[in-house]
Amino acid sequence: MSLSHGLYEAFLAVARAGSFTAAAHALGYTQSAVSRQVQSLEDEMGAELFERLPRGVRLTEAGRVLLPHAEAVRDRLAAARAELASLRTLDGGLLRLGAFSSATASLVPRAQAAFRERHPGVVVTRVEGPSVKHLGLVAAGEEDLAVVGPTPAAPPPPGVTLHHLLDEPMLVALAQGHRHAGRRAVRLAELADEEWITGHERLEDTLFRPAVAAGFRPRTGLLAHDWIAKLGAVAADLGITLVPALAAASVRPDVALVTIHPDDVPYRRICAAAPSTPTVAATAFLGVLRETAEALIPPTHP
Amino acid sequence: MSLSHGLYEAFLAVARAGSFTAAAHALGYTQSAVSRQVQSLEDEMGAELFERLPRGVRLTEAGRVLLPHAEAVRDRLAAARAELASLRTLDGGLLRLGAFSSATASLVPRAQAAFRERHPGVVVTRVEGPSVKHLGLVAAGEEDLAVVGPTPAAPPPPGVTLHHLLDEPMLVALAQGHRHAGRRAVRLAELADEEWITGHERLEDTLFRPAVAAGFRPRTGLLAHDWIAKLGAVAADLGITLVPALAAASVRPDVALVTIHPDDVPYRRICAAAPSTPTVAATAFLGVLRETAEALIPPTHP
DNA sequence: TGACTGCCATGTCTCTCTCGCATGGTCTGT
DNA sequence: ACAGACCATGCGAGAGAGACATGGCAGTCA
Repeated sequence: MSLSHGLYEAFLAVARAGSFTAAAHALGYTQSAVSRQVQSLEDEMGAELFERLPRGVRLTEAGRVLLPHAEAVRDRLAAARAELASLRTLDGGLLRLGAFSSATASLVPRAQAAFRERHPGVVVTRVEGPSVKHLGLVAAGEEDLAVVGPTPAAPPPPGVTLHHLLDEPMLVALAQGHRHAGRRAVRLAELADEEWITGHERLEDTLFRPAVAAGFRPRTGLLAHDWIAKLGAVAADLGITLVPALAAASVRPDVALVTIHPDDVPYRRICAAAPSTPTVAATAFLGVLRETAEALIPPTHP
Repeated sequence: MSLSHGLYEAFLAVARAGSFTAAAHALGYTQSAVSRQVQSLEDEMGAELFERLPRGVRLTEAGRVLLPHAEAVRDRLAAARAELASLRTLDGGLLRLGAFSSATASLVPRAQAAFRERHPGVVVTRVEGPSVKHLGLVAAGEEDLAVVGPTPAAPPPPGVTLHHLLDEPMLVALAQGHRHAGRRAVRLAELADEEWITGHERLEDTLFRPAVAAGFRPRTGLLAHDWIAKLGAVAADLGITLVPALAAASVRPDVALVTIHPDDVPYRRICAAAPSTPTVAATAFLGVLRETAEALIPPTHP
């Protein structure tokens, strides 16, 4: 049951050439080698594949039956080779991408567009979800790359390495008529009396986590889970809320955004999570992500 | 480029088991053997197929790409094996059958029906034509079996063996009102004054060949190439003609048939022409042909 | 923290398999 | 009858595949 693939190669060559000698010449083998290979295949199949004639050979019925199968196998193997090669050269393949929701507002779509421009053959699938989930998926090999924000579990899971992309400033969203609207920057202390709209009951789970750790205790009455609801409340001047810079582009026009000082609410560190041995496509996409991130928010480390 | 097929077997087993060790156990190999096989395939493909983890292995993207191809190849080879096996057991396959035209009146269709009854999986294709042509086709391997009558070229071509099926009596076709109609047998001498309808200009090319060689010189005015025309003329009492017994069943009812003495127009020797190394299906069909021939015209050798 | 366990890689040996060379047999065409 | 073409086969050298044993690495449990 060794059944080397060369047997089929020899079979096809002989079927094509109509003679062992000619096939051997075409394959760069000796006639005796081809004769033995065909014999091996015949033993393996339990049937004579060629009728030996004084002038060359001719396919038997078994040979005629086997021929299309052998051709199909040869073609399929060639297709597999070609597909693997196109994988190496980024002419094809699949990139399974993950990202947390506010990264999909501008960063990931832009990177995706740039990547598609350069490597149109690679299919990119994107899944949204919380960063922790993506870290797990990358570790499990079910995602090739993920854009993640900071997670409570500081060290990434084994087999996953984080590549820093950008430090995202935080903005404060205010109603257009708000007294701070129109300012370029604001300190958190100036907003201590505002009504804050948060995403979770526990402030530690929100973007406030660093500020809370520093002793900031805002008035939090309103709870809204999605951006639409949050910004709707802001527009109605029911309160104010934090907005990550990456989501700024998708904010409704009747809401004003004001930069908040990084000492009060620090930059959010956005990373790409890749397996320790990333895919060729993942590496390429990581490069595009870096460029896009730099174009969006230039690194202005204080 | 040896690329034994076992490589794919190992690859599939590992992909299925998720571990080299488990796959080796399933295949009855050692872990080291599977490790080397996978490595060979990876070298061959120029890509890592598995990601080595502390707990087993996991498919890389290249592995995921290769997997369906490998499965397809395995299935295709299995299909080829199955088809070849079914060929041996007459559960499938193709029988290319040839026959001269008057054999297709009753002998060949009956045999075909009996064969289909026993081996419904075998597809039988039938081609009509003159016997000499079929001998050539069988010799060329383009037909698996042929039913032929006597041919001018006495010895069959090399690689073709003739198997005697039956000796076919010759009949005389007469108009219903003919003076000889209704008789059981007739001698050629009694028909010397009749107008004979022949198929060819040269009498030597017709069923008369033996009689002509014996000195018989009939009046031949009418020439008709096909049976419809011949028997039409006979029915109109324009003349009489010879009809081989195998075609008797398909003669129109307003024509009478009378046996002619074998000393005058000898039995026509009907044979099956098979290659020296016939197909399983051809051998089986030959047996059915023998039975059918015996049932149609029992061998009454004088 | 240290021993243990499970898993894969690899060095080495052996045995089989394969290929090339040369020869022999068979059929064809001159 | 002889030369030519073609396939089968005996023989020897070389490569390849598998088994065995070992080593390295990571996770697990006491």
